[in-house]
Amino acid sequence: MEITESNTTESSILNAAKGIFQRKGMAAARMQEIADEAGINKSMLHYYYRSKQLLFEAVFKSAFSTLAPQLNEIINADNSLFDKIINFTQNYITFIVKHPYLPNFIIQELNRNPEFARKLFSEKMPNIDKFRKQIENDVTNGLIKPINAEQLFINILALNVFPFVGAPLIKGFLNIDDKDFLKLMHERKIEVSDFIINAIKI
Amino acid sequence: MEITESNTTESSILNAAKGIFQRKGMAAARMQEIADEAGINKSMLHYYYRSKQLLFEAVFKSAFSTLAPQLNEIINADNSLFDKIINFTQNYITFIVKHPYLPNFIIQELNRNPEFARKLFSEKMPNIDKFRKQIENDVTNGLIKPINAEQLFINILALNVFPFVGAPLIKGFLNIDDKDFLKLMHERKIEVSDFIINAIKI
DNA sequence: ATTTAGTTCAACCAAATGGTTGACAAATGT
DNA sequence: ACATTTGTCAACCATTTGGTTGAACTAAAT
Repeated sequence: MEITESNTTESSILNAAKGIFQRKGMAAARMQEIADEAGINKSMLHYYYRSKQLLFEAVFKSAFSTLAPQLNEIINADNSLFDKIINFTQNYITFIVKHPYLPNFIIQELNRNPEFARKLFSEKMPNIDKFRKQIENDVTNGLIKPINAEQLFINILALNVFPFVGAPLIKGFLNIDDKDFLKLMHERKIEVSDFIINAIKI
Repeated sequence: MEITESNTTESSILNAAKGIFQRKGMAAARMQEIADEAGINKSMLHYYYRSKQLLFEAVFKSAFSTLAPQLNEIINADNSLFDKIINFTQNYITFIVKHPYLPNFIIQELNRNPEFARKLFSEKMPNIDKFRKQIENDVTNGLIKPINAEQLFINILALNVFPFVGAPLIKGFLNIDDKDFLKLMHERKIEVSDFIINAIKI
């Protein structure tokens, strides 16, 4: 196997699979459709990835290993709480605007397959002790109102992740089109961190 | 057709379909599995609902018409903003704890089928003018900090809806089991409204 | 008692779908 | 040059899956 510029067929399969799986989910995705989008024969999918399940797992792991480190920033970065919130919000929204199907895809498949979810997290268990200590310290030092670290973590995640996962719901209720939605998301890069900081600062 | 206690077969089909569709989604759901769960022959599904698509739509509409009015409370209820936030948070979380698959199901299928989503909302278009006026008034009267009505609506939705949609992600990152998760959700009935009110009150 | 309409199911069916095979071409090593 | 490995595809295959059919059974209506 040449390491030069990794097999072009294999990578075009993976790219096509990413597109289809992330838009349609495992169950609704069709191997033929992936082959068509990759511009190759269906046999090639099996030649490189053996089965639909394995191809799916390759796509899922790639997606998850892209998203997880971003969320880990909240609990593991070294900066102050407010900087952490400001940076995460800015970075995450910027990133997801470019990959709008990612969070929904991951959440969807984790919901469908709790086994897989548990296995995934047991391999490399995140640890929020550091984050919890930081919150407790800031509370003790009178920097922020008393709040549970878990609840704050959920709130940060919710305010940043939900708008993309629930996009159709939001577009429907606010009766806005894609362009206006995107504008709202750009505003949220500062809107959300302001909101969180206002909620907890003394 | 007797109106007495609405056909027991038909309703047991609908109940089984709700369970399967909401847990697995349209694509992964199997007609045979629904029939098994309903304890009847597969032909009965088609006898009462013609096709998988129509059965799915019956389930989806039932789910959506349960959830939508709750969200409408935010934009249409008559009470003050703070009361609105307190009531909605309390009611919504209490309700969803009893129907944990609902929000994910609806969001999932809206994402998969943007056509359907657009049609759904064009039938009975929600209108946030009233809510927008309320926010603008409260801002003018110095009750709350300046904030865009759309952004506040998204934030309220996010903080309440996301934890259930993203449950596996949260359980994974916080490394907690179902029992602890449920405890966190119960705490959120007051936690979330406090958080929102703190974020916007002057 | 007989018709009629509604209900239920076992057995089928056609299409779709994930996966396999075998032949063949294109590199790659010797 | 030759042999071996690797890549590619058209044609198949087995199974699953949504959907149909026709016969039997029930219960009310005539």
